Amino acid sequence: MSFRILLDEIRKNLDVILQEQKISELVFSLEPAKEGFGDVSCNVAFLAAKSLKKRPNEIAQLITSSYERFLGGLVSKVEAHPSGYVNFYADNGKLASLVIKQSQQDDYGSINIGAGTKITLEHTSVNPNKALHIGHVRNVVVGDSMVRILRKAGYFVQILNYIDDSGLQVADILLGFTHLGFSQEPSMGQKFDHYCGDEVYVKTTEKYQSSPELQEIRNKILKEIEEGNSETAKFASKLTARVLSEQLKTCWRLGASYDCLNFESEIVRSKLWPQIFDKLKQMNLIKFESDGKNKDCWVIIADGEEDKVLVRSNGTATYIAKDIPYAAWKLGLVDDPFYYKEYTTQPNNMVLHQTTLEPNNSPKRNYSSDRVITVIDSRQARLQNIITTLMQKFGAGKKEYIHLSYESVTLSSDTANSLGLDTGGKSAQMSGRKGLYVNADKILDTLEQKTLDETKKRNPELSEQALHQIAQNVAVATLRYEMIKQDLDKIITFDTTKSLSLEGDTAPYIQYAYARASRIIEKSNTAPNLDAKYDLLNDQHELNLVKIIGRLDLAVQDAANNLSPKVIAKYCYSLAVSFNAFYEHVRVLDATPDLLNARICLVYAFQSCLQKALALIGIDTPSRM
RNA sequence: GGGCCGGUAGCUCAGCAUGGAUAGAGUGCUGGACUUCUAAUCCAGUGGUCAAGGGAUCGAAGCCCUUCUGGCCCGCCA
Repeated sequence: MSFRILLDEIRKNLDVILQEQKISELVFSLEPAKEGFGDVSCNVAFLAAKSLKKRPNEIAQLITSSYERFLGGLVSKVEAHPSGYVNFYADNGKLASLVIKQSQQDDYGSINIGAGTKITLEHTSVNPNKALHIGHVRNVVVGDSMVRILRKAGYFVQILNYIDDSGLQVADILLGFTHLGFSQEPSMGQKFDHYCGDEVYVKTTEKYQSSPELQEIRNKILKEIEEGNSETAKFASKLTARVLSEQLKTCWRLGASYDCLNFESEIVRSKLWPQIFDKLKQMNLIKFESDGKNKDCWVIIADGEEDKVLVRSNGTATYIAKDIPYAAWKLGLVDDPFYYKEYTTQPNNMVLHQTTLEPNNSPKRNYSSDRVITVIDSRQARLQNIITTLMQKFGAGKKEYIHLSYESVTLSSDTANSLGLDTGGKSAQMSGRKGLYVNADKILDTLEQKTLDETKKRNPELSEQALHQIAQNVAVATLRYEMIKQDLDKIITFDTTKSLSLEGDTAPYIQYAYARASRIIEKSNTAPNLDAKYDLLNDQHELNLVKIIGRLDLAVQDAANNLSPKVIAKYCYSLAVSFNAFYEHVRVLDATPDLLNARICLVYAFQSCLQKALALIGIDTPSRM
């Protein structure tokens, strides 16, 4: 919040000056300065150069001298840099006082750009026939982090998880159980989702090669699942429910949670589709082909894209006919056919609901909104584009359907090698079908063991339970951070050794800074007095730390506006870097009483800021590690 | 063939939306700092024709165009 107050003060005063100079229409930028150029930089002189026909530096000097009269607030000095920038220097004592006091408030870093706007966000949506692999983890972590960030930015976000329980992949494992004799019970200790994915699914799809006739059986199974009511359909729903409950354990372990589960089988049976089909016809958004390669099909008219078949010439609907009703339902464009019931209470104590078609007396719930965000792999961009365009027309432009796309996770050649695939030095796409993937639970287990050893070494006096708690925290944090620290459009090449490092730009590095701060506070044995002599904090490391703490809400705003969770990861990292530099160069506990108090206050501010920032990407802050 | 995305230090990536100051991190390598608030750390050094070319601009890693290159997508499968 606090850096923003500084920015606002400067902007207000600059506006006055620009008005006097008759150049008030300029849209200038005012940003936290690069190190060595004061605290806030303004580019207004560059922009004004043209209309005033003067060199940027001259204008900067003009502005600087007119600004003199405004000094004495949060700004103590203004400078015209030879380059043309106007650089502002904050009154460090005032800024520190402001930042440190505000950082102690619960809502520190909140910024109400959402103003309560409703958002429906879908993420995870893993087919319920296998366990989560590292690629799914990216989806979960991106989605969950985005939810936390958007909520911090003042949006009212509801989280959906779409369960494709009537797809081909479910038919595959069903066939494995019914026709290939796979036991319904995994071997001792094996999670059911791991069993279905690692053994039943892989081995069943393998069989299609040698016994192609199985595919016909699968198609029959698929049809029965979609129609419902048969023994096959009942078995399928029992099976998927069991896989789902195991998958959710992994998601919760990662720190994610949801508001409602949507089942594809229910969308299919809800009769939403005929309703929408009619509307689409009325609105002329689809057409019936009487000629050409799509003869006798209903197709979606997509601008600049190939037409997409929606209803086959035999009258059956394609898979998009499942996605469209769901998208329309999320946007509230159709009457809600569902009832709701509690699925379970999640580890964070939030109730998870699910849709049901069976009437009940539970209150109706509303998960739709005018803005829908769907987190899906970039490989589905084409399809998502078609749906986006369609929904825009369907919703008369008042609704927003956003595909939050992210690049896939591939395996490094070493990691692929360790799974038995020679890629000739190249990275490899994961494949559930081929069993070529890194399982999420297993990677967390590995990380947990690694961090447990590390923590034990450093804290031999801690109890086993405490050590495990810390190890769990750090393991989840490490994986989440790896999945989020780079931009969504960058492919993550996962390597079981390199990606699990605990040093450098990693979650443990950041968490470690927090633990160090905890020890200072623990050993100081004094409660901080927030009416401190903040003028005493004049070491460069102290000042840098204050300033970065003051920027949390700017990071939240950036991340929320750009749907970019990475922004928060970068912010957390630079916060930790700044604290570690402070820690190495400034002694807290040896300071004289007034300085000690001021520094302790700063350490407190750092902790509460980092804790709030890390929470936005689902990372905990153990006080020891 | 069409569409989408990437190409910045040996490697992995920030910076690009909104052009402006010395292009930054991590990692690697070299050297240094633990009787000190936890060395999962810090400090110093090393390392870059920002893929190439052109254009608009006083000014381009960033904007426009072209080319090269890597990945993904393009079924009456889901």
